[in-house]
Amino acid sequence: MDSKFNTNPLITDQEENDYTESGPDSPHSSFPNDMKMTSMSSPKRSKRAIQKRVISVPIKDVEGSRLKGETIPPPSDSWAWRKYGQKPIKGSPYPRGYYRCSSSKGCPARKQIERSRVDPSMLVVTYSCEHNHPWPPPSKTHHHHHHHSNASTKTNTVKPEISTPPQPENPEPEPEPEEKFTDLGDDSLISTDDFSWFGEMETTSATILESPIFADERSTAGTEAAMYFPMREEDESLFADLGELPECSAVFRHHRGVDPQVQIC
DNA sequence: CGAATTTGACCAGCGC
DNA sequence: GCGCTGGTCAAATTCG
Repeated sequence: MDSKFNTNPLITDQEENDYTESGPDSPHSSFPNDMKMTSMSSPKRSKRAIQKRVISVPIKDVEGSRLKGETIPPPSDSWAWRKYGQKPIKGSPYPRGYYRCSSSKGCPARKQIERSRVDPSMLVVTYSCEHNHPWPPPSKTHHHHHHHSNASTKTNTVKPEISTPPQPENPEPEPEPEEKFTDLGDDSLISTDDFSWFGEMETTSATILESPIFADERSTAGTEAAMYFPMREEDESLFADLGELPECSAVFRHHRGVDPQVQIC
């Protein structure tokens, strides 16, 4: 199916100085003082900016729900993600799955997937990555998914709503991330700046919401719902801008002079 | 056998 | 000062 190019996922780039994020409690990446990770053990890097992108994807688009019924596989973005944790979020009947980029060993990219609070049929995927980090080429998909038995063997009571390996199927013909063009836009007119990889992901219909989740739970629901509506229109508006070249985003990977060979996150 | 996944526990930051 | 939530890691288990 060519529904991949049908729609272009809207992306809202959010640059955070630190991990600070808008939310009821501000999710900060807490690292064990043990230093297990020699990476960013520092309390907070003032230089590194964390980009956060929140995308809402109708589960409908995500095949698998019909098979698993409960387990919803995250949208396939050509990258490999390894689930490293899951926790229930207060105010949400559904847990949040934490995925880490397994395409590369040093990939700081993270992915959070949770079901929409107001629309259980909506998957909220949050991508987080540093501002200047080389992204590994889209994993060729090492998972050969073949529709396994839908029988929920383990499932019984509290089964994870979201827990499934990245979609192995690559609906898209692979945009060829390694081969970047000489230079389309030097300054990039779009936010594809560093998040060009986002363009790679071809979600049938994805709605990008701002991170602001607010503090009030019930209030959140109302606000969120409200955002969906207005956002819808905005999406179209934006589409008009770059909607003409949906795949363009994927091709827009321009090297800011950092690493022409690797993509920059 | 290897890899990926799962669950629990710990830690950190913020709020009150 | 304590409690809460969110986030991550570690280990164990399971699947392929």
